[in-house]
Amino acid sequence: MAYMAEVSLEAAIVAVTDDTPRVLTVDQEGGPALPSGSLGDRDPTLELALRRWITDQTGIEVGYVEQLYTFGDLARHRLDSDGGRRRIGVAYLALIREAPPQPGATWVDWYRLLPWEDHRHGRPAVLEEIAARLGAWTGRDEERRERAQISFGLDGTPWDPVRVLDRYELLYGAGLVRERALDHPDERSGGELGRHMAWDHRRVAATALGRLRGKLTYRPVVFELLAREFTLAQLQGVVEALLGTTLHTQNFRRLVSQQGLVDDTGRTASTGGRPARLYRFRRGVLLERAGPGLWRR
Amino acid sequence: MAYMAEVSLEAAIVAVTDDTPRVLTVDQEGGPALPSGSLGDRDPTLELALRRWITDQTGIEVGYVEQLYTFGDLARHRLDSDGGRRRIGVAYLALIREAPPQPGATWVDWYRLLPWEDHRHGRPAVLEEIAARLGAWTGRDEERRERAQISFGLDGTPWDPVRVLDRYELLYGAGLVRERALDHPDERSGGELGRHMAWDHRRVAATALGRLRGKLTYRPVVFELLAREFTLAQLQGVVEALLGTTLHTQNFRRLVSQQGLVDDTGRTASTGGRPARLYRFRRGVLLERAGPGLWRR
DNA sequence: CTCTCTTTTACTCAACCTGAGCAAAAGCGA
DNA sequence: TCGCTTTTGCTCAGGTTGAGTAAAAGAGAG
Repeated sequence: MAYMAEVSLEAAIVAVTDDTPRVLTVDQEGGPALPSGSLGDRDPTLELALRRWITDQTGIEVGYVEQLYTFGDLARHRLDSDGGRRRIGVAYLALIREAPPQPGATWVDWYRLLPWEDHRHGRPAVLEEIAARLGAWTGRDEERRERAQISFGLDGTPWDPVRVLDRYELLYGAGLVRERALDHPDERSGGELGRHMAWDHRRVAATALGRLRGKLTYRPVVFELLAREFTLAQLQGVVEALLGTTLHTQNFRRLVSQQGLVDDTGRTASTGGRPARLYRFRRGVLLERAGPGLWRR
Repeated sequence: MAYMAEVSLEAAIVAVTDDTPRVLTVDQEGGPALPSGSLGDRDPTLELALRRWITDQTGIEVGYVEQLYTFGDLARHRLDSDGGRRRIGVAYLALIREAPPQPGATWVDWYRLLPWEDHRHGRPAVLEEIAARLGAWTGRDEERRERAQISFGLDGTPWDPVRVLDRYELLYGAGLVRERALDHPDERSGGELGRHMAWDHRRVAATALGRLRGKLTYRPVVFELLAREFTLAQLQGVVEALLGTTLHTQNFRRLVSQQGLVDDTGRTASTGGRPARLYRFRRGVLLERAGPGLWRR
């Protein structure tokens, strides 16, 4: 009845600087990996264990932390060294305000990993290639066609920023994206889409992005990524960076002020145009509102 | 670096019959428990492992399955027998259409576990007691007061069906609800709210209910709980049962038909009044829509 | 010192969605 | 045939959303 397994905690540690969302990675054979650590016998909770080793390893004190998913697929998680045993990974999303340089670790642009997700400057060019290669995989399979259409917003179907995982899974299923260096040895067939990572870590990164985008609609989490004081343009910039789309500025600020998410500090910052007011997050809302999000699907 | 732990898979298996949502429990010292099983070395994925042991143990083939959360608090999960080691539980929500009688297991009304959650017949009476006892715990702590107010919809604040876990955590923090038989030995102070369960399983049940209620807003999961053919009233009944609130009938059916969630079978069922059309779930929508939910917050 | 550029901010308006209610339709049993 | 119940269709006011026009406020060029 009792089943023992190797359990590790993996973290997608995210920061947004210069309107670029970045994930912390460490080098590993098989490609860049998410930092991971293990539970200690004395850690009272999983989350505290996570915070502990993140601080130990990087010196970073993470702010917001959220459990994402627990992975344990044999195919993706088997320890090659140890034929039978399974590795179980509890994945977390962690948000921090700045991306301090890390010796031995690299901040990777999230959209280097998932280049088809950034639509801030129009539909990215990769999507043409993806559509074509997916078309080949689809054939005359009606269900595949529909899945591709919905996930990637083909043929006039709207693009849904939240469906990150759908898209990743589809690409993986179609063999357009690889996990671990070992998959798809016949790589010549078209070049790699985005940068792969070790293990199934790119999938974890995709899960994290989707979750974060979704959360943005109903919880004020962006503030965990911003400095204490910020202009509305900065706020919008971070939201757009995560969402991978642009928002209508006037409506965005209407939303923010209606929701009462921020307090005016009275001060201003100069920005090259009309100086912008500086705001501060109103802590109160954390408790108050059911769902003060910053965009609607 | 490698940390071995005992990993188990726990399931909140849910069915709705006669507009009553029920959870399958097994008897255990410490109270009723959610059924749980363990991974096998050969199970390709965690979800398949879950399905396997559910079928082995109960004969049930579950339909919809969703991972909820991974629990591993030392305080709540320590194996008393084995001082140090930690038990890690990966909890799942599983939906099935009927609640077949189970030898050695019991279907418990979800609202026996969480009686304050059912508002279909007006605000339940327990809430008076809860408000009073929470008031005592609150004292003049402003933050506690606000948390209680928001979570339980006190003083005119609206009741949010989704905040199940908030409410449970608050009650737990205030000592009004117990986990495991051991907690709160001075139980005379006011009687127990709802029925407790073994381990932290009532918390898992609360997590499951909250997640399910939330999911209802943006994914057509109810159909996993309904017979293949149903009337709109039955559909509404199940949604209301899960939500613990009543809905405006005319608007509910407007929503359902606008979303194109169902197909008319042409047949009708007699119901004591005007006969109702029988509908069937339109499989297509599973792929199509970004978010066809059945209520809005 | 004035003009132009950029960014921030204020306001407007049509289209749509939501919550609530009125009322008719269709069987059933007295 | 009448009254009861449930199902179904429709309306309407109020609010929200998406999109646009335009003014305000500094910075820098000339």
